[in-house]
Amino acid sequence: MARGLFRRYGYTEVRTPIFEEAELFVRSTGETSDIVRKEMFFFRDKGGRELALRPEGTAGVVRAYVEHGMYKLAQPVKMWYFGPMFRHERQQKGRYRQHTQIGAEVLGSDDPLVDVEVIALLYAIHRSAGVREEVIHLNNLGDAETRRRYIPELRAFLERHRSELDPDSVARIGTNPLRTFDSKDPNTQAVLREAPLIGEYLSEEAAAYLSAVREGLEALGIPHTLDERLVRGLDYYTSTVFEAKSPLLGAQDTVGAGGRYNRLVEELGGPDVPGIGFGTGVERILLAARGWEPETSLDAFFVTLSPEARLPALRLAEALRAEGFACELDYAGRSPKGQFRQADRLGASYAVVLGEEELSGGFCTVRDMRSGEERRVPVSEGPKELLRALAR
RNA sequence: GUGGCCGUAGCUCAGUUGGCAGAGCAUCGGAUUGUGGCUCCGAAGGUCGCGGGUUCGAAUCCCGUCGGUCACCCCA
Repeated sequence: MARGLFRRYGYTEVRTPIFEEAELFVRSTGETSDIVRKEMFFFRDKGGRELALRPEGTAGVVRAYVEHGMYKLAQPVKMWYFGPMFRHERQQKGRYRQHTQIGAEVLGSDDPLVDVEVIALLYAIHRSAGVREEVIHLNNLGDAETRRRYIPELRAFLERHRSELDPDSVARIGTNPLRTFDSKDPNTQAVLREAPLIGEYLSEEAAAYLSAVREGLEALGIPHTLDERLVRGLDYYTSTVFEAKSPLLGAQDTVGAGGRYNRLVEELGGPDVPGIGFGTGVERILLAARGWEPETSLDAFFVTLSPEARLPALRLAEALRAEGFACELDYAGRSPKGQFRQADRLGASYAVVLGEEELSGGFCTVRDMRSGEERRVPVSEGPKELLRALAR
């Protein structure tokens, strides 16, 4: 499903290792991030190398980009991936120690329309998987100049209200004041309603970039909202950030999220190349997509009344399956009555009965499970007659 | 990493002051020698999460441990 979408958007699949040097994730995600501090599955191999199960997908893709010199290709390079991610943490609804992410990364362009495309792709994946009522929350964390002006203001504000904040938020004043916006503490939230917002401090370039992205989303009719309190827990984000939220999810309401990381390639040893990407959780998509049941329909259930009938029944079932019909047989040694019950339970359209009479007469009895009507269908020449009977 | 709740039959759960391990649903069979749904009758199914301890006796009390779940932190 997602594979087809990626093809249409021009992304090629990459497969990166499930575990890598721990240092890669520390450098990319940030030493102070919780992912690194407490959520990595960490281990040493026999040579003493420090490895970690990947907690997210971007770092591996960027490493591959640098390592394989993909910056020498025509830019941008558009890639996608699919696979398991690991976080060592207590689980709850919508959060697991191992989960599956679908992700995309675009490296080598800082065109705002790339941002729009990436968000549109995320939205399309969710739509086609059945996620409804989804809204894209959008923000811009600004460039270096923006932050140079904004962070001191925010920090000063938080200091003035230090006594009203929860302990976690107080601790962040020094390390990462932006993250105080993530607090769910009601008192902290109340204080932050008065806090200076980054929008007023955006540099001219950053502000223009943000409105270009918004115009693009507008043009595509993607429901979105500017959320100036949206910050992200990974340190590598710059400029555009976004989260796709669904009200159907509970405490973990983000289905997929991502943003720009214009400094990351260089930090991982490559040239100064901008990038953007998203990751989206398959398990959360399934939670947010309301039950679209596969509706298994069964065309025929074979009822065998004697052991001698089992092989002929199996042969007929195989022939019908080859023609595209869904067929089942009894493998539980049920009584005839039990086999009809099972046929009913499975929602079979027809029961095909094979017993002594049928075997010696060269026919089978086809029962319409809805009406109860029964007909004898000759099978001595093979399954052709039976096929016709079922296709009716 | 922090806190709450929960681990008993396939599923949902009862289980009294410690005294033979239960119900409903589901499964299988019978009532109907080869015919489903409804009804009735019956059968099968359990290391009571695991390991210690207390006791004549533990699903029940104590300690430990593992797992699940929800929330916090954080994140997909």
